[in-house]
Amino acid sequence: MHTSKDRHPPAAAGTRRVNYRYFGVEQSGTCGKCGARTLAFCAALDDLGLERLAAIRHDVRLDAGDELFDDGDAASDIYNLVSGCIRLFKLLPDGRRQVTGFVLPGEYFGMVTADRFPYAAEAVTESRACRFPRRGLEDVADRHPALQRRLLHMAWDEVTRMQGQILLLGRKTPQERIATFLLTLAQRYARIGVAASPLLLPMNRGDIADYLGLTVETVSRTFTRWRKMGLIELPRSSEILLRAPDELAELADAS
Amino acid sequence: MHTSKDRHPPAAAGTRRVNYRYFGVEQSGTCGKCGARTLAFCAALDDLGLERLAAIRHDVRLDAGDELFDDGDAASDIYNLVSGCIRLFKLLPDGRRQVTGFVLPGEYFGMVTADRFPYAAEAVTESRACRFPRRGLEDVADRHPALQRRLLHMAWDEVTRMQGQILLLGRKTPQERIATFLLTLAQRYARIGVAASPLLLPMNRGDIADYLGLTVETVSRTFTRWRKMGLIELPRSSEILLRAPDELAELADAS
DNA sequence: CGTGACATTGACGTTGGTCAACTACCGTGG
DNA sequence: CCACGGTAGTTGACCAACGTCAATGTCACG
Repeated sequence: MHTSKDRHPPAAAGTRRVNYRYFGVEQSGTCGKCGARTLAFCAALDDLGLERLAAIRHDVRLDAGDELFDDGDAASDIYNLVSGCIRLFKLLPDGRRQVTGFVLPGEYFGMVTADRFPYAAEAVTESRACRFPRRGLEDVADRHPALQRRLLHMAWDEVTRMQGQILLLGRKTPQERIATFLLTLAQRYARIGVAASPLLLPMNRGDIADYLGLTVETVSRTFTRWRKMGLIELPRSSEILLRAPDELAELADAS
Repeated sequence: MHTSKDRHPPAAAGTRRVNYRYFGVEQSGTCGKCGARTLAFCAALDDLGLERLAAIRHDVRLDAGDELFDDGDAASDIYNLVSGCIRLFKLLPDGRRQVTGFVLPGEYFGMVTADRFPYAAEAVTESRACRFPRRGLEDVADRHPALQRRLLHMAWDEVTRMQGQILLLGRKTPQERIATFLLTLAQRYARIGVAASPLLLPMNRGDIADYLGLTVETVSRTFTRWRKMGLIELPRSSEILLRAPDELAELADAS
């Protein structure tokens, strides 16, 4: 039952045709010139702290489809996304997949207290990230309360975001879920300075469906319906124009 | 559609008939004798830190059904549950409800960076909690890295727990959800030293349904089916005997 | 062009939600 | 002690929404 069985190619499948010129700013090896720095946790640090952080930092470059880590891998590192998009997901034994989140530039992921990751991470698009040994990062954090506090606040924000997702999955209709998804994505883009119209969908229909607890067919049909109603336009499958965001907002919260 | 419309009595409704002798240890006004201290975030503190924390701490006592705070209330405080059980939930405009979590002794809640709570909190049973002004708590945390780190780790654990719930809501069948719920509850009880057999259900069917994204009817029918299959016993509606935890575990992860 | 992955569309059926009745339980008051 | 009332829980009948299965369309790249 449900969906998403046998739908997971051996990773590193087809690169998606999306233009990511403006998707997360480039990083040039040094933290000083990193475009994500005003967003990421490193923003909390002074020069000394930044230096300490840079000393333990590793550069990670990923192509679309690349696996960062798998469910069950040793959780020794924490990642900070600089550009691109990462999907985090869990699998059930029979192959059903739940995407628990999409990571956008400036967000960190991989934070767990256990010694193994309880989920997997893959690049949705070409991406760049900083990798920090958890131990080392925590040492720096212990010496820089501002960083520690920043990490804490970002974790709290993540909890808040996930509560919204739990409401969505537990009680919203397919329409409401999809509308919420589009509007939330647009908001997140706005926060990181990415143009929100046309709205770029780095992830494919399968990712969206597995994120929203639906099937690709339901996502597809809903888009088609809205296109026919004039609420949206779909110049390409990875690009959406929100023609009537207000009506979508009503659908998202609906009575 | 869905469920849980008009199902929310004006709060402080009927007290639930559950024996909570063993449910969370009593606190006697001073942190030194608090039974939750080895579990809660205060465990990370030395005597000086504990003193500083005690200085800003307020005692909260709640009867079953009492509201702690509502969605939209000013989020000036953070709570640490000492005994009892709290439900956190969000409502949609038409009354659909999603319980985002049940708080057990030793866990903290109310952590948000925004200035308003994005969810409500009510006591499921008679409960006791510590209330700390967020500002004050963060000041203490800045001076005690061990506390700060502890708060961070507890937040990370919460994120991990919520990812499991997201998988449950997005991809598990009703059977799987309910089995997962029972087993997870038993595990959490074990952690805090509460007897797991018979398994006490402080919350009613409506709470369970709203937590699992189901209806009361589905929860009820599933219990009945399992009872007839000999997997569980229901001496009273708030008490469950897990006769075949292994089979339940299979149902929980199912193929 | 040809190929393969992704997306869309259609037909169909099952599952779990809806609605409604009934039962069990417990506390209260006569 | 029993009758009553109210709430929570259970059970049954019904049905529509969304998932399943399958075919077709589209697009990008070689």
